[in-house]
Amino acid sequence: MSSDQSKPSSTTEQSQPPAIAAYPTGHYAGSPYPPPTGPYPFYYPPHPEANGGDPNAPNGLPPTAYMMPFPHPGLVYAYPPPPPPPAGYAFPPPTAPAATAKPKRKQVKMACTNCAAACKRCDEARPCERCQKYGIAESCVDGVRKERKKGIKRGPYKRKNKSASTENAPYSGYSPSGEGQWPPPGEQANGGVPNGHPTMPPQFIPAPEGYYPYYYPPPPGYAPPPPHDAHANGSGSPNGQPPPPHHPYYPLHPAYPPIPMYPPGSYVPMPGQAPPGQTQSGESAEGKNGLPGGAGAETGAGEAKKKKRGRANRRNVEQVARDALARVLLTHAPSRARARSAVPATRAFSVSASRFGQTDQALSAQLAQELEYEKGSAQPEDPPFLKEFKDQHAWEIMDVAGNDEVVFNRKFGKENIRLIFSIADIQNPEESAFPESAAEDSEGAEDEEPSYPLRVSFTITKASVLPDDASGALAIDATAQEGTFVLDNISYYRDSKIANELTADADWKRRGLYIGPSFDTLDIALQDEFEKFLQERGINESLALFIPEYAEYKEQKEYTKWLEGVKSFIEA
DNA sequence: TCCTTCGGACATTCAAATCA
DNA sequence: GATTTGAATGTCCGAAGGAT
Repeated sequence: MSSDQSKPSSTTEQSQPPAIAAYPTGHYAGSPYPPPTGPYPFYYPPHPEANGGDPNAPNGLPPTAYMMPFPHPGLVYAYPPPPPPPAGYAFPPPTAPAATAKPKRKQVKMACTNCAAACKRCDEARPCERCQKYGIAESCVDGVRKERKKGIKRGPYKRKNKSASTENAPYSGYSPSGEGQWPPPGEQANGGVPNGHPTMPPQFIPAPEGYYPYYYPPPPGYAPPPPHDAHANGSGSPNGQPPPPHHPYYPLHPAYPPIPMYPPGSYVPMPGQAPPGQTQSGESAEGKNGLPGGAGAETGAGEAKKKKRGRANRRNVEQVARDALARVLLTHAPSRARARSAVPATRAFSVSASRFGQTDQALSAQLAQELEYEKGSAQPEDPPFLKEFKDQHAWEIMDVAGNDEVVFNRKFGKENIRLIFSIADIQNPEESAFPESAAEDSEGAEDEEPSYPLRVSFTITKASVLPDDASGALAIDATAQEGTFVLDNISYYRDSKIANELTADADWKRRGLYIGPSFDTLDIALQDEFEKFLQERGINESLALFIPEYAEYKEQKEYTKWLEGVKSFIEA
């Protein structure tokens, strides 16, 4: 289907005609409906408020009587056909459309996140009707369409056999949708006018082309992919190819990871552990579907259902997180829970019983081999870049072995500047701020070290003389990549404690506070001044270059330690 | 009866292939 | 450059089943 064919249909169907009073019965040869004035099909849509006002309710009230003007010739309303007219109707009933041509489903260009999560009908308005009905209007926002993958090789272009179609169908009146054609008068499915009835308008007959199943044998050595969330990529692969792995997409803001909300006083769960109020599968306490007080039902159906539910739950968590994160200060900038959440966790393991300890030796040997390799390529304890950085005595590095977060501190006048980043960003590089294509365009891009954005959170506080003389704090979210800091936003907190504390309690408090405008929406002159302000404090190019390098260095160290730890555990 | 879940059909988008 | 194709991606219908 071409875009030229699809676009007009969407625009014409989006504006529903207003409801008009039903025609009185008996005016049209006993039929409540007027005779058609143009080609079939024509449909009478249900009243918008049918089904109790929820257009999605499958078992709501039956549609009430609703009439509308006839569409222009060739237009199709996306509603079911009317009941067959009673006997005596002056015009023969439209056979082909009612029986074979299903009305085209109307679809909004972009459903809101709530409707998309619930797989329910949305509308163009924001908040949409459904969100208004469920009292979640404030979270009714457009979703973000995933960018289409580029550079995908297409198969051989199969030109349609024009001559064949014209031979078989001398009348080439294809329908506006391109999916069928209007046959010439006299060659219609209803057989034309066998008994003197007035000539019928042209009938819609589906085009001869269609989808023909074709089985592509798997290549030698092909193993079926691990269970996959088919719904996340539409309905699987129409071409029979194994669908690509689904990566969660967080469109809100690169600096705002999808971490769930925790009430004050609660603990922040570790990766893989269910947060308070949620099940292990990530079910939101707010209710399934992201609806307040939703009575979620654990159906306990098959594995496929569970997978599907997993996706829905993940969406719910993402939605909750988005709402929360629109206000969150990222003091724990690269949150461990968030970073790890992006790691695909689907891998097929056999759980069949075997002799205890059978694989220990092999695993231990593999670990030893990996450890040897890592130690061979390990940097010295104080590599030159680190030594050089330390010699400047500008920043104090607070690096605790075993933690994936690193803190840098420095004093600048009466200011205390703290910087936090996490090595988890290396393991889970997010989409680069610089598109892949741009990198590929430059010559020799393949030889360069892969660049990844590393999120960094700065907090600047001022020492107060009096305890209650709190001058507040600035919290800056930024991304370090390729020697620059890309600033996301600058928050201001009246209470510097709120900005500094790394507790769940403080985190909770921060979430209700205004995080400041997105940096790139600020006036250019203001942006310049902020950049100068940070440059003066040593937040500059050299720091932006050093942080990724240090992160890599630390990651290497931590990985080596991890290998040692796991190896000793296996061998114990 | 209402509501949620979710499989899968259907619609839309848009990059690649091909045509003119 | 325009047109066509078709895979990727998104929307949402409607059956099933749990909650009230």
